[in-house]
Amino acid sequence: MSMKNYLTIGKLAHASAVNVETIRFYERKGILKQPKKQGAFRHYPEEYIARIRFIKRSQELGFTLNEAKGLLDLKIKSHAKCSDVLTITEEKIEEINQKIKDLENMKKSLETLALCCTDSNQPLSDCPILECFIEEGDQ
Amino acid sequence: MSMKNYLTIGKLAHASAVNVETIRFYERKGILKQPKKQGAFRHYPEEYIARIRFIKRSQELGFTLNEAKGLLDLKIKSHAKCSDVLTITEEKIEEINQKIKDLENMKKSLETLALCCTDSNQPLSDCPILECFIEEGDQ
DNA sequence: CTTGACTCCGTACCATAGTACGGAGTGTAT
DNA sequence: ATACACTCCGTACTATGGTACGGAGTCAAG
Repeated sequence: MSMKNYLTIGKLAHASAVNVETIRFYERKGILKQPKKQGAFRHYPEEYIARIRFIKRSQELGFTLNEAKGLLDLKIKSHAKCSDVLTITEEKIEEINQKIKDLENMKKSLETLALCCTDSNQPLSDCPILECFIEEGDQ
Repeated sequence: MSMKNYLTIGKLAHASAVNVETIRFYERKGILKQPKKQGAFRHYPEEYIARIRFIKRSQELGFTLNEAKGLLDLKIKSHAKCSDVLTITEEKIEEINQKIKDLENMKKSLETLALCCTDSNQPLSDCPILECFIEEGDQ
């Protein structure tokens, strides 16, 4: 057997830049598999660092924890094909496109609202901007 | 006194297209002011329909409930100036710009990942796409 | 062999935005 | 006058992604 460096939860947390509680949370949620214990304490092989970074990276890319788990499962143990991962990734790109569209609509609405307000010192009672919130612009 | 039409919570919920529980929730949170009661039941003047629509509209525009409350408070009772509302709106536009930027970064990363994967039938063990999740591309 | 740091576990709590439930009270229409 | 719908309230639960806490156990160094 190899002389792998095993990590305690604290070392793992530090190495992968998350909180100890976060790791325990991921295990409770089934996002991370509980490692074998040496005695009473969890002992993690070093690849757990990469797994946690993988999860964090997935989150940065807009995946939820459950989606990250799905990707990680594919990666670790699946006989899935590369195309499966590609499909998920492309779906995610589509979602992101939709989110961007939504945000751009919001932005346009807000800019229209901002334009409403021409004399910025008039009292609020005469301010048209808030009136614009009342249904106009719905879609 | 005017012959206003007062609404029960159920009618108000229906008229403003939210759940009864949502109205009670807003009142508990202080987002909506509790109306006077006639007997045991809440009786809402009709302007509450507009208030709830205002809140919903604000949410559509990317404001949180608390931000919506802030705007509603301004609208209802403040001596604030139009420019105050304009400032909040412009801050929100900036936030939206940032979110769009983030999403476009995510999208670019994912598209790069997707490009990684040239032969979509190779087994996952050889799939480069998942490897790309491992830190490369961080920022 | 004791102290201090770390780990164990369950549970509670945070924010956000609600939904669901159940027993009791009320209001109104027939 | 009684049935039925609606409302009351508090509390618990949903999802998402964690953080915090407290008492007990463990491990390693001095």
